[in-house]
Amino acid sequence: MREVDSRAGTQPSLLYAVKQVELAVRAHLDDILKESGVTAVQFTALTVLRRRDGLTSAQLARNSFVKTQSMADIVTALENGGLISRRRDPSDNRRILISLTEKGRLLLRRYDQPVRELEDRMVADLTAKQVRDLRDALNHCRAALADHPPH
Amino acid sequence: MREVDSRAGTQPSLLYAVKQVELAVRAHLDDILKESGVTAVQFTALTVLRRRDGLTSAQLARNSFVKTQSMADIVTALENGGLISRRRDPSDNRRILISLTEKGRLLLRRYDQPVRELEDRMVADLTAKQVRDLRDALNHCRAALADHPPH
DNA sequence: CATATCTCAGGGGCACTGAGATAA
DNA sequence: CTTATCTCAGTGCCCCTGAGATAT
Repeated sequence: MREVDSRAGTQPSLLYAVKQVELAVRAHLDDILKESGVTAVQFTALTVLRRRDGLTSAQLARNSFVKTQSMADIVTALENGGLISRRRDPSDNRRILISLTEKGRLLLRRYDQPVRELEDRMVADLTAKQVRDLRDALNHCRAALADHPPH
Repeated sequence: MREVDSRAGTQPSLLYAVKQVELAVRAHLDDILKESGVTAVQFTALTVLRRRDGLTSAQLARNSFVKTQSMADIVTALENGGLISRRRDPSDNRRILISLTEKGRLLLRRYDQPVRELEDRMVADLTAKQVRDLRDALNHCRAALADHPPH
């Protein structure tokens, strides 16, 4: 009674495919960032801040589908490492705005090239159009899931 | 709070897009599996075993780009929950082959529908062809990264 | 009062490194 | 001897829940 599987021929789900690629990316990214002093998640937060300076920890959390308390850990680690700085929002005294420090920018710059090479390796088999379509599809997936958040 | 920012010259990387979608998926999956007794990662391992019965822990680990010690924790949890069973490989006494138990199969069956609905929601904006292309692209990405493993 | 942000406290999952036993 | 698998021990990150203080 072995290998008798009701799902013989069934495709692995798309959810699974996304997870697999992300796991592979994280493994490579951890390797690249090994001696950088930051983790893959922390690095990702820095790249978000490079594009959108002055975010709050809560905004970063929503952006990444995690709770604010979880993002607080990451932000604290980055601040302790001197990679970001925080200041009160003068127009809303609850909020603490986050910016990259020069040290944070330098770290990002140092790993720009290796990270880009990793991405190039990932899409080596794809045409430029396929890469564009992939990006568009992923963005649609993200938006669709954000529209119906869990809770 | 807008998600897209036109000011930075840099586009969010594909690596980032993958990560974002995976984070969104995991958040929804955690929600779906809340009262199931298994985590998203454990559930994913079960789906792999449904397609490929008799894998070892080490094979599962390589399949998921994690170390064997990391996968051992997950496998132990699944065994303690009675969702998988393990037996020595008669032809290689080092290996321990893993199979789903009836309880494991039942759990998978119970969450098939909600998980499929989540996937449908994720690709709601895409055409059937776009979904096929997305799956193909992701599979290529995974294969490309597996060809040059970190380490 | 209701909502939003931030913080503290505690816990669990899951990944890592390192080391060791056993078998092929 | 070298390699592969599995296990044990310890560690750290990240994400969670729950609760509370403060500001809007």
